[in-house]
Amino acid sequence: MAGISSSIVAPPRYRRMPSRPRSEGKRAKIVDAAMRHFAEQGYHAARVGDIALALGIAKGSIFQHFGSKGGLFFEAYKKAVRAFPRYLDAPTEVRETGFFEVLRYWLARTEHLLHEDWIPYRVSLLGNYGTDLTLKREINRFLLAEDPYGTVPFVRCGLQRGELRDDLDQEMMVSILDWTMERFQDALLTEELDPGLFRRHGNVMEKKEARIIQFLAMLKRAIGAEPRR
Amino acid sequence: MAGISSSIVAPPRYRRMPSRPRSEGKRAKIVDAAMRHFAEQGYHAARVGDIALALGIAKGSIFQHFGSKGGLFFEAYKKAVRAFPRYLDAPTEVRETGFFEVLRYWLARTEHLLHEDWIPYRVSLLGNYGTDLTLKREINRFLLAEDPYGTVPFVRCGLQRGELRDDLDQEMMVSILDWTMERFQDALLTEELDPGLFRRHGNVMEKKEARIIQFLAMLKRAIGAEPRR
DNA sequence: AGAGTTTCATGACTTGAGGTCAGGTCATGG
DNA sequence: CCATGACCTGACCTCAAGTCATGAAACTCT
Repeated sequence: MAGISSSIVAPPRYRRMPSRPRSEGKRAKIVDAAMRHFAEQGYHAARVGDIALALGIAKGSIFQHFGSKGGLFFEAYKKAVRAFPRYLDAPTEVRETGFFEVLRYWLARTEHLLHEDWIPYRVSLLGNYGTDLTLKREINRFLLAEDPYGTVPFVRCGLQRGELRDDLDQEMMVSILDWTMERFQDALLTEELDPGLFRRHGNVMEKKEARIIQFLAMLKRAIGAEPRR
Repeated sequence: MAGISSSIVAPPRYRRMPSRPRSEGKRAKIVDAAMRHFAEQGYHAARVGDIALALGIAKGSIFQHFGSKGGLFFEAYKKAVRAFPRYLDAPTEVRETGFFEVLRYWLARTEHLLHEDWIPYRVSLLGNYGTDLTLKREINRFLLAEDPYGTVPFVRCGLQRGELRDDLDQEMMVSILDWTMERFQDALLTEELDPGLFRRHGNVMEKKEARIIQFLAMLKRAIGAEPRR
């Protein structure tokens, strides 16, 4: 990366260009192409030059718009993540069956969503694990500010319905939910990140459904309200 | 990175050199220097040339030993992770007070361990979040094969003592424990990865102890055996 | 001990990707 | 019709990963 280099941890600026009037469409096209390239090649293997080539524009143009490869990726990441559904986007009839049923609904669907549109998923995976800590920091700031999966309102909703414990900090529950759901989904979906859950003993697919049930049961005990007796 | 380049996801080999007799000491020295450099600069900002310079050897020598920057980092990562204590390394008197007390013991200690020896921690952080997916895959394979924190025997021990539910798959509990402990420790320790747990509402330090207690209580409900009534 | 063989070290060199910039183009408005 | 400035361009620069021919050092075998 460019610039100031070594002050212990180099802090490159992902400079935000002021959005000029006529270039919005072009920016969007670049970001789309970038998403495809990053998804297919990975962050490092993707070449800015290739992206420009594929679009029939000059490489310099991309840098003019996004400042750096990292800046371009950050935009692609944001777009990818914003394309995902939020928890409370589940159909009403599912939502009415309760907090944990919503979770089950999305877990059962992740695979389907992935095959339908794998590019955003792959890009978000890169953002979570495959770039560098400086970018990751920026990404976490973004996730915190935007809550793109709507975890906070989802948890708030669960609290209001009395389905979640009221003796835990809301942030704690949000964090736990974010962490475990993310990792569980990654384990369900990816080969790179599978931390053993589906491979430790070689049983790959057949137990998936059972795992989801177990996982949800655990989560329910962890943060669910005590059932009345 | 070198080589074959683009088949959807480039699969570079982190070739393992057969360990030659007389070079072991040198390899170790290189790995140590690499750990320092990676920890201080990050994966990308660290220069193989600098590492060589710091050691007073030629850059080519490093490539002869480790094949690539990625290969070198992988060795550094393994060394870093192997330097961490295993769950069951807790003092006997702590171990005797039970499974969840061991967890509390280590959580209360992480900060201290970090300040005492931050380099391995930083390198492991890079391996978990800051390189690329190809390397991450290799890393996960390693973690799975070596179980460097000793989570598997720790959980087995907890099961034998009847402190953990016996109706859950052992692998499931191991995975949950690995995931949540890792993220929780990262949240406790790092600024880059802070997923909001300690910042969402601005309270930074004072609640840390309380968080640990809450976290453990949650974990206990999730995977702990039902208390007898 | 000395020739032959293997192992290891070296640093100049190649490659190739990110990033820059002086200049050109084109749309707009006066 | 010219002035302005946003936008585009691609040759060029920088710099770090990775290569390799060369040679020294260590080891082996007769």
